[in-house]
Amino acid sequence: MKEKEVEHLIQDTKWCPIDQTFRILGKKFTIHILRNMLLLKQKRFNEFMDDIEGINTKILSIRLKEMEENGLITRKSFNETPPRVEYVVTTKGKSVEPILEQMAAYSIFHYPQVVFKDKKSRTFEEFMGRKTKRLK
Amino acid sequence: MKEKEVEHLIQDTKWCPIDQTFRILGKKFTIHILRNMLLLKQKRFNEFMDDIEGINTKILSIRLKEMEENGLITRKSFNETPPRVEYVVTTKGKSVEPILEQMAAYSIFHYPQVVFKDKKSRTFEEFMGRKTKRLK
DNA sequence: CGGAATCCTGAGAGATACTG
DNA sequence: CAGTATCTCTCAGGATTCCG
Repeated sequence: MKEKEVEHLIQDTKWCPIDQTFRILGKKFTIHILRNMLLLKQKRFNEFMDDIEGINTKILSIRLKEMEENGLITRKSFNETPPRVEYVVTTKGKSVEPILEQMAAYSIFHYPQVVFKDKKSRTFEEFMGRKTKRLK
Repeated sequence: MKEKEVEHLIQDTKWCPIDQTFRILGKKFTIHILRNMLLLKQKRFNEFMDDIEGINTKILSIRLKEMEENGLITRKSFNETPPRVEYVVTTKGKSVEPILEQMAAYSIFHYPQVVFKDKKSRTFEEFMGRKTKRLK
């Protein structure tokens, strides 16, 4: 890509692809919800409530709605008693996984003292036995 | 990696590598500053001020300080008049680039209507003529 | 030029209580 | 179970001014 194009993409905030992704994923707890759906296969409101530290029903409810509006997830409501609702990740939501993996790889390598009890730095590949996924 | 290990890594927020990366990079404008340093080779306070839409001196100042504390950048002050200060990306800071590229790839593919005038979806590889960088 | 110091505001976080 | 509905309240962030 020519330099001019890079500059165009970056300098105008509303066109910048990095900025756009940050608008979609940058709010508190959004990536945590996605992480739990993608990596722990969780689907339900109270599963998120139980496993995402510090979240509350209001914020979770708001985030799930935003994520639905942004096409990251869909909401499936079953007519049962007690009521059951499941959140399913869309293709667009699944595509976030490479970003999450790069984020994980980053801390695994650069912040081992936070992530590991033995405080030893590793690569993602060393730790997971495979390379990170990435978008083409 | 065994499932148990994944669960351990994720469920305890303070040990989760994704969460840790979010703590380092998740605040507003941090990735924009890094983006401008890495991709536009910018180094100076007023360059960031000019090219990051919506930022102000207070927030920029705070973010630069946080980024220095987190080891993403170093601050070089020259004894000159007029005073000159340059911010240089560290190795740890440069390692953020794969995350930024995945974020860019995501919007280039999934939000072309926001990113491109012709609104046509592309892969990062199609657009940039190379694959995304990634952490091992 | 590269900030620091103030003051000010509102969005959003958090707690609690309640409901279909 | 899966949420609303309020209410409070903090603090991130905006505007402005000043300083070495």
